[in-house]
Amino acid sequence: MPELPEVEVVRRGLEGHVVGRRLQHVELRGMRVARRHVPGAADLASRVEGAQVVEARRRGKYLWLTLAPHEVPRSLRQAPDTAQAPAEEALVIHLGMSGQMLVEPADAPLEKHCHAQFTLAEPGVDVPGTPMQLRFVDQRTFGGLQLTDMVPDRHGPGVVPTVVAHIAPDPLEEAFDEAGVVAAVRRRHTQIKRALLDQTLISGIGNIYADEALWRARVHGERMTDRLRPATVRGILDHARTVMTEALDQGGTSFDALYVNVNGASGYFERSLNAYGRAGQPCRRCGALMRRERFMNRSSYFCPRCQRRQRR
DNA sequence: ACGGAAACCTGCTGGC
DNA sequence: TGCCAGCAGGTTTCCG
Repeated sequence: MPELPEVEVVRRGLEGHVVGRRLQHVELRGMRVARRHVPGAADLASRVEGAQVVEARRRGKYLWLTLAPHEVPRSLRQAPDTAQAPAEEALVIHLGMSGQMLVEPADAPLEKHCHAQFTLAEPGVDVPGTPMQLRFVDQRTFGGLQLTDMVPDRHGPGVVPTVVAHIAPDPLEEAFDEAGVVAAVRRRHTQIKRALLDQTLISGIGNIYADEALWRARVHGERMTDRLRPATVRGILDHARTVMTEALDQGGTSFDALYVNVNGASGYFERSLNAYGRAGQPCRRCGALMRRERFMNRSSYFCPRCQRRQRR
């Protein structure tokens, strides 16, 4: 599942293969891919078409391509009388649970669950003379695309897409204020794993890395935030950052290819997981059998000996 | 403010 | 062999 490290691998791939190029032709398939883009799929396609990609950015699990202002044909303008310079826009991408961004030859066989195709204008870093395409492939269609304006970032300098503004910075960002997050977590009265998964408190962490961070910190996910010491919360956040950085280092080995793939957790890093998916296997620290329990309509994996529900 | 659950999806697996 | 339930889970939304 794409959590922060997997999304960052995709971002780096886009940075290498898509930034600086124009999205020459856009084709969207099906109703769901642009369902969050309120003006509709046709609006998104027509406004993205011809735009040059300026940069590939990310916050938490959200990914976006900032687009240079470009001339939209008069017939497609929503407000043809507006004279001011067009504002910067971003194509926001969320991979959901199964989304992928692929860069491949335009004539490559269409994937079964390909929902969007962006033909890239030359020049590019790929095979000269071969038209290339950026594709959004998503089996479970929880992911999607939308085109939005930028608003000032509440958490630092610069701007973020409107639809990303409600998300907190992630632990790998400059804008991440660890002391502030520790305080915010402890002001809550909720279980620590819930807090870790709350993207408005701290972004980028999903079920897998939440379990990994808690295992490393030896804290049970059901412990209450307002009963944890500041140093304990800080430790959990530090572990979250290091485990995601390690996963990124391993997932990052593959983005050299034209594939901009999402296989960090399911591929390279899987063998490094200490908690997630290890029910019934011995804890790598103490040997006790790892447990799986239902939590928030999903699974939680933990060591019943290292991670006690309450402190003794 | 918080908790719980449903809804959105497809593919795979295990039980009968 | 086939069918069905269950599971995977990020995010939003609604309700209590």
